[in-house]
Amino acid sequence: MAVWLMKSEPDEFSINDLKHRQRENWDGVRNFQARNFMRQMALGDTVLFYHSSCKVPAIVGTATISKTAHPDPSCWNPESKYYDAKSTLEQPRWEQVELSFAGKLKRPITLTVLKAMPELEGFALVQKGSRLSVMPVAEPYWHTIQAKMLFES
DNA sequence: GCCAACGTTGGC
DNA sequence: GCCAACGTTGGC
Repeated sequence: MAVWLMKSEPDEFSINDLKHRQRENWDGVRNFQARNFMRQMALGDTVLFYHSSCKVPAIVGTATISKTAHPDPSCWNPESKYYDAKSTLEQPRWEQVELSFAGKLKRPITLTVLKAMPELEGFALVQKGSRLSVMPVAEPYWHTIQAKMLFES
């Protein structure tokens, strides 16, 4: 089972939104590297839910992959802010996965804390200039992060 | 295929 | 709100 990290701006879609809705299609990814990672996701994979572009950037919860990569319909919708004129029905270009809520952390693991952990050196999230919104979490990093996680009951 | 210009991300 | 870093686009 693989582990991934996905970023979301809490103003747009937060861990609480996912908790309330239980399932959500992760649409709007418009970066090829991020898309390619989504294509590698398998059913049941774990996702670390990360809040970005906010006061306290942090890992705030977990989800599981409940549907593997399939075309993201927002790329065909001219009304959508994610519309992509280069996407066609034959070649959608963009894909989404479906996430299912797994848990919310009692205490978010902040980016500041993550950066201070020497075991995470090399992890894309804490690397300077890294802007990837979807990234794999290699086993040793997952192990380290998992040890810090405490879930709400 | 190079690379300058532009747009976006996201921490601070 | 600033700006560094990065990705994408498009002219050549």
